[in-house]
Amino acid sequence: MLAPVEKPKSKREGLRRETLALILATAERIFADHGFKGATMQAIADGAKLPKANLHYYFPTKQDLYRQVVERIFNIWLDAAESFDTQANPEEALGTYIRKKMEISRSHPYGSKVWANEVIHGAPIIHDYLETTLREWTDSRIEVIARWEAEGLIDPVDPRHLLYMIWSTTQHYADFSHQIATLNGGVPFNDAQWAQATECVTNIILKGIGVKRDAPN
Amino acid sequence: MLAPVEKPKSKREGLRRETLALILATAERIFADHGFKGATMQAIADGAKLPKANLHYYFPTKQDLYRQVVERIFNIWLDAAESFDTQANPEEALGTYIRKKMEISRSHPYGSKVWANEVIHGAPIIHDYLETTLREWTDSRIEVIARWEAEGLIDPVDPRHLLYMIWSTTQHYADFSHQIATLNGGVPFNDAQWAQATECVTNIILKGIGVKRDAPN
DNA sequence: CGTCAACCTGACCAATTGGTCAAAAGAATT
DNA sequence: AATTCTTTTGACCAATTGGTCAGGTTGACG
Repeated sequence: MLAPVEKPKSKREGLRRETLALILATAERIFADHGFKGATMQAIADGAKLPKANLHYYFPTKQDLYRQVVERIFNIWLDAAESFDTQANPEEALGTYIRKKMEISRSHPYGSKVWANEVIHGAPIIHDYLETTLREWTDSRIEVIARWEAEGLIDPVDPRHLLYMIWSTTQHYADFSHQIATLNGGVPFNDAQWAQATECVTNIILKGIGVKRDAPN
Repeated sequence: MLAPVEKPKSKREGLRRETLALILATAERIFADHGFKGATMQAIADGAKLPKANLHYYFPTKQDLYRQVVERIFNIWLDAAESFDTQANPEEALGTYIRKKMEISRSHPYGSKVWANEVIHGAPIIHDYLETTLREWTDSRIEVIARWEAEGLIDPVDPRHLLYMIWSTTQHYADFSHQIATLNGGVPFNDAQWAQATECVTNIILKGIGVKRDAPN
């Protein structure tokens, strides 16, 4: 799903990619902190240390830039669910998925926030994504979960709500990081706390749907 | 916590309250749909069918209006947790809390979205609330949960993460309602679906923390 | 009824901001 | 070296928007 990285063919090509990456990374942060309307092209330009007109050379409109930022986190999330296909038993498949989503919440907090923002406001820009890609993706995972249920590997649950719970719980650590940090004495989670959060979330959810686990507890 | 409703003393007083309520309700919707910066005083005025200057009579600045909107949902949430104090056993206390939070997600989706938006952006306006009220509230509930754990009524879990899971899961149905509706054939949940979601969420969480339940399953 | 305070409103303004453009600078190619 | 294409950039503009204000209207109250 994610485009593989290829070697640049020239100095120009290499610079172009660096600039694009720089703009996208900066825009992600600014959009996350201020929302679509609150983020200004000038602020993104300043953050990337580029003249504003240069941004418009690479991304004709603010919406173009925004859309690419949103698409990126979306594709990262889709890829995180490959364990659904490669792992046969629900403990491994779901556990791996949840852990990976927690990792992404830590490594891509800005992207997650931009996505949340977009959906909260009714997904005006990426509405089509929800109706096509996300719907297909979700349907196929639901089938897998339903199969586990039919095989008695997990308790009866509506797969939809299980997915929502995984999404909301994992993304909460990115989207509400400020609230969580405040309740953590004003500092963000450290390595150990992230590990503990991941374990705790995984445990409660897996136990909550009655997954038959290899290691008891 | 929520101010009790009192009778208006005069026609003026009554009109004043109606207008305030109308503005707040409209503002809540507009802020939810467009974010703080994206919402315009003009749009709120139009939504409430009032001239813009009239808004500024009741709320001197956009930020004043916004703050009141955010404070309202916050207080509604705080109140929803009274079951922590009135119910002795975790099944009733947590179950009631989760169900109440799901109800609020349905009845106050706009407020929830405004709050989410605010926190995602680093809580620039209501930062003080997080550090004072929310922190105290959270600490007191954590104590209760820790006591249940010590008494063996629930499995060992970090109370903090349990609260985060409850918050994120329940609020997800409000904040991401657009995504959920899209995956629901393009239509919002009906009564039965809300009931099912509530039951499903409650079940998974309570089972996930090993609550000893009266009625099995 | 008369007075006063609360309330309402159209017109206006200063500041911000997405986007444009023409011209300059730099890389690639012949 | 000359030519062509890509990239960079400062200056600029039209549109939006939060907030103001002076003057009008309405309800409360003696």
